[in-house]
Amino acid sequence: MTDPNPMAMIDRLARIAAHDAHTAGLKPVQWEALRFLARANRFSRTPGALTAYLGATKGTVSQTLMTLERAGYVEKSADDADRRTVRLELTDAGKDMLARDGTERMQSALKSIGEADREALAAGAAALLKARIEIDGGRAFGICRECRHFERDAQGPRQHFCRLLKEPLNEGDAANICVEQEAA
Amino acid sequence: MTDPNPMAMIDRLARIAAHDAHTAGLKPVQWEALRFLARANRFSRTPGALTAYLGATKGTVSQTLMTLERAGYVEKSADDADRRTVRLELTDAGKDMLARDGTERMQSALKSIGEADREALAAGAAALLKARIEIDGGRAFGICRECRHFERDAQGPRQHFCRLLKEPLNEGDAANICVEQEAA
DNA sequence: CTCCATAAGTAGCGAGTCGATACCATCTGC
DNA sequence: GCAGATGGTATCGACTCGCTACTTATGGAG
Repeated sequence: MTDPNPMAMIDRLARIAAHDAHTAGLKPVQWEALRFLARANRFSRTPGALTAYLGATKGTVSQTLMTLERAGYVEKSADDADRRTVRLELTDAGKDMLARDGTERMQSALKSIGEADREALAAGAAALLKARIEIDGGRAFGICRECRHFERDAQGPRQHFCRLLKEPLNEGDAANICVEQEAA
Repeated sequence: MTDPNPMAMIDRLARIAAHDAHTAGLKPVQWEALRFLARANRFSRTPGALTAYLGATKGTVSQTLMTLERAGYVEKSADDADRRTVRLELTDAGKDMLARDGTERMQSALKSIGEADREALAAGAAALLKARIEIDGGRAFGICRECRHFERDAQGPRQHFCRLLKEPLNEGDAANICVEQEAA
């Protein structure tokens, strides 16, 4: 049963997930964009970061965001510091939508396999993803708190700090993923 | 680093693989179709089986196959027994193409993670895929040899037999995947 | 033996992906 | 203070993907 090449199974799983996504009313990329926006810290909620995360081209991401904005799931606003960059924010409708993302079947499948298999899958996938990102010289989008630029309690209890962006970070920021993240 | 939900990483890996596929000259589905045709036994090389494997709709698969046929990678022929079904075969050009499928980077990433992670990933992915297919009542597309309809050496040494389709099977058939496969 | 439900495929539509190219603003380094 | 890099958008063409509608073939029930 175990295929010699894990990628065949990964592709197949992703295909099934994509099918679920379609059924739930949006295209797969649109769901991924919504999920990214929900998990990314404020520095990373931009078209550029999303582009890096998805590994797509700027044009495609721009289109996708236009669609999501028209549908009322995402709001754009200008950045004060750099007027080229666009800030993205999930609307309430977008958050509601995310709660109905149609992943129930996959979640129950995940629940039904044992803790051991689930752990193994997560560890293996993490390792492969990390290795591949390293080969590409891409960005890992790891958790802010685990970054080498992260300075815990720099400005008081739970007042952390990003040495790279020179910005204060609260607990929420620290738990989110970030474009700039580099493993400690 | 390890995400609480493995599906996020699986989706991301699949997205990277899809990007590779694009770069290599065909669309992701087209590569998957080619790979399927290379691995499927003769009973399973039909549009219908491919549809079940991909989890897509008949229409989409029909289009994909038309594209591949126009490009000269796949040949269609009529089935004598059931004149509704179309038999699919990879052409030599199709096989050549498969050898240049652009998975090198992913393969080296796979190689660079340890044997342990690779095993873990394969085992976990297999378990999840199996669980999900069970929930959906779908088809596993397992290896012929591991099927409950498979009868080893039924008609002499290495002359196996499929009790479901009532057809003889050679060693090659037995190693391929099959639409009808059900775990022993 | 005929009727008809079912199965295998195809045809065409609409929304959207995706890569590519071209383009416009705005920053930043020298 | 200007050249080049950076962040986004616009548009195009080929294709995916779900959908509905259709055709042809099969096989079971009366």
